[in-house]
Amino acid sequence: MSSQYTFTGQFTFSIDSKNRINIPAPLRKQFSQKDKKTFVVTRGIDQCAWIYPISEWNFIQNELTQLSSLSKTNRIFLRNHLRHANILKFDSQGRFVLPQSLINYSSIDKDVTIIGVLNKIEIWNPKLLRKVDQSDEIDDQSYEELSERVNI
Amino acid sequence: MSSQYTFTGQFTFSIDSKNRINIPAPLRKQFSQKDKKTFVVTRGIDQCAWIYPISEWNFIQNELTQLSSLSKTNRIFLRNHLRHANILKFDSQGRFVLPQSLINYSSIDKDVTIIGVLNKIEIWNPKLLRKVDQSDEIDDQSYEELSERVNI
DNA sequence: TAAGATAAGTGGTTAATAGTGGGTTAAATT
DNA sequence: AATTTAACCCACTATTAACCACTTATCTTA
Repeated sequence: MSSQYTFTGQFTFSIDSKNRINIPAPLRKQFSQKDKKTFVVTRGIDQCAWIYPISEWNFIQNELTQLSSLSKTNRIFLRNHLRHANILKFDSQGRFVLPQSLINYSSIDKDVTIIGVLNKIEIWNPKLLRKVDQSDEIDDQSYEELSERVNI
Repeated sequence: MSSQYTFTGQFTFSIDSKNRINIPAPLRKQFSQKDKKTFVVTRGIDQCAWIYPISEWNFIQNELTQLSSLSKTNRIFLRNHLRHANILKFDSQGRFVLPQSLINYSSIDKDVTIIGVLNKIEIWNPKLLRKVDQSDEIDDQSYEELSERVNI
């Protein structure tokens, strides 16, 4: 199933003394009526925070309900994915407060870089993003593999 | 069947001198009218306590009746799950008293970490959770297997 | 191109709620 | 009947969320 959201672009904002971050207007505007400014912030797989509009998250969550807690792997997986997920809304100015645990996890101190990645938004420490950008080059072989699955 | 409950997030509270624990407001708010602040606390499979809203518990109980007691595994499993189940309510401040047996089982002394895991809530000793978090890494093989069942 | 108007980003204050602690009464147990 | 235990109520404090205000940027229109 493909998403209704197609976030793109990069923005650098600051986080204020109350840990509030502004969602860039171009991204914010995409939020549909039914999602009512509601979204989930959680740990990204890399050292950043991920934001999913609530309807996107519900889709993911629905997949997760299939997993039985009798399996140990499932329990660990569920726990570690769900406990870092915070359901939030942005305020009338379009901001939200980033939970302390995620500030720590993604090493954010003053400035944040916000990037749109299709169905999710990523929150980065600008320095870290730059570092990852340099070290995580995709090699030719991987591009070859990708080309068989995605046609761009 | 998927649950109406989608608990997520992590909270660290303290347990008071009367063994009362506060259910975090974001989780508490989800309790439906018909469940009337009623839930079941029982032993988790890991070293923690599990909380199910009563309607969830009823559903699980129904599943359990499917298991024949001719199987030894089933007998042990049923016994250990059912005998530690306590039906409780939270008070007007949103707290409940955690039975002594579960305090012992999950080695809780002063602080507790409460996490939402979809249809249940887990109560942990923060230190233990941290330990489990580190030691129970999911290996690549398991991730591969998971990837065939869940698409996130 | 300049001026006005609108929107976007940032900062702070106030009001409401959540978490915590303790005390009092009712119930239960011995 | 006395002691313990559990339910209920009240109160304080800290945190959070809603509200208001200002500055900067962008867009529009004369």
